[in-house]
Amino acid sequence: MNDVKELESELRGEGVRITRQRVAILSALSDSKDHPTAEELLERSRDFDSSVSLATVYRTLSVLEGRGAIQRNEFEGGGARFELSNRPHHDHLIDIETGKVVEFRSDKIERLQEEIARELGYELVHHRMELYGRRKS
Amino acid sequence: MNDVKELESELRGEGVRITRQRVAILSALSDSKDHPTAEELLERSRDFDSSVSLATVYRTLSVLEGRGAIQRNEFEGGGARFELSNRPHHDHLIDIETGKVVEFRSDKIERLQEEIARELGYELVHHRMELYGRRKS
DNA sequence: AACGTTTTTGATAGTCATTCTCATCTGGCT
DNA sequence: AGCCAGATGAGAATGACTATCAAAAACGTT
Repeated sequence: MNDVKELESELRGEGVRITRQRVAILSALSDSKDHPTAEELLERSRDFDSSVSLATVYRTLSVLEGRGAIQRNEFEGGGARFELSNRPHHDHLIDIETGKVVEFRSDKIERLQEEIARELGYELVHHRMELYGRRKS
Repeated sequence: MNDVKELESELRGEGVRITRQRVAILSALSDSKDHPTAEELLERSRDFDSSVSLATVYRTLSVLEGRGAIQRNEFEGGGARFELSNRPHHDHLIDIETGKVVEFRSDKIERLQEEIARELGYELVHHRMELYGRRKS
């Protein structure tokens, strides 16, 4: 993936060391079109470098989150799920029957959130919004 | 508190046994104007019945949540926080510096959420929305 | 009020996701 | 090629929560 090379040099420029394991994890993230858990990323990273350990997956995810390179999602039930944040911001709708995650985006809601925070005397730093629904037949 | 008596009979009507411990936990919840954790509720419940254990707090909270009597909030960092759901629905803004929780309500956002779910082919069951902000000076 | 069934309880062990520890290894500057 | 701060793997530790189980307590029935 091209994403990976870009991310690598971006991170390297910020003084982050690029190790075999980190490349493997970035590659796994880049290849993922869903929202994998740490455990799933471990599996997928090992296709690129079989030496990757779970501890390193967690550590790398923390580094990446700190740099704003990925987004951590904590949906209801189960562990955190991750995705690269190189695509436009979006929120999630989770199918409560299958667990499927659908991405969506609403500028109206984004604007309303800013507005609400402002009215309450706060500067909005980030937000979390998840819809939980059941597929209509 | 009067809330407690009402909740008691409501729950009793649904076949839920009213024990000393459950009364203590309901009382603690009713007295709380903030969003206590299970641990905090244990402390506060013990003012009403010193025999309450942590296991019972968790069990009772599950029962109450199942009956729709309380709402469980999973804000970022730390454990779940609870509140009686006998007041109108609202969402939360969390001060990222102090942890203070501010409640707010936006009918516009509620409506937009319904609409988004519908457009995606889902029936909205519930949602989660938290704003994280910094107090404006 | 006492009985009997069924649920609840306290104490504690277990689970699960995540973080920490530490001896060893390695990326990237020189 | 050599150095060394930072990264790694393996596994122990943590923290929030859930399960287990024998003893205790609700509450409908007498």
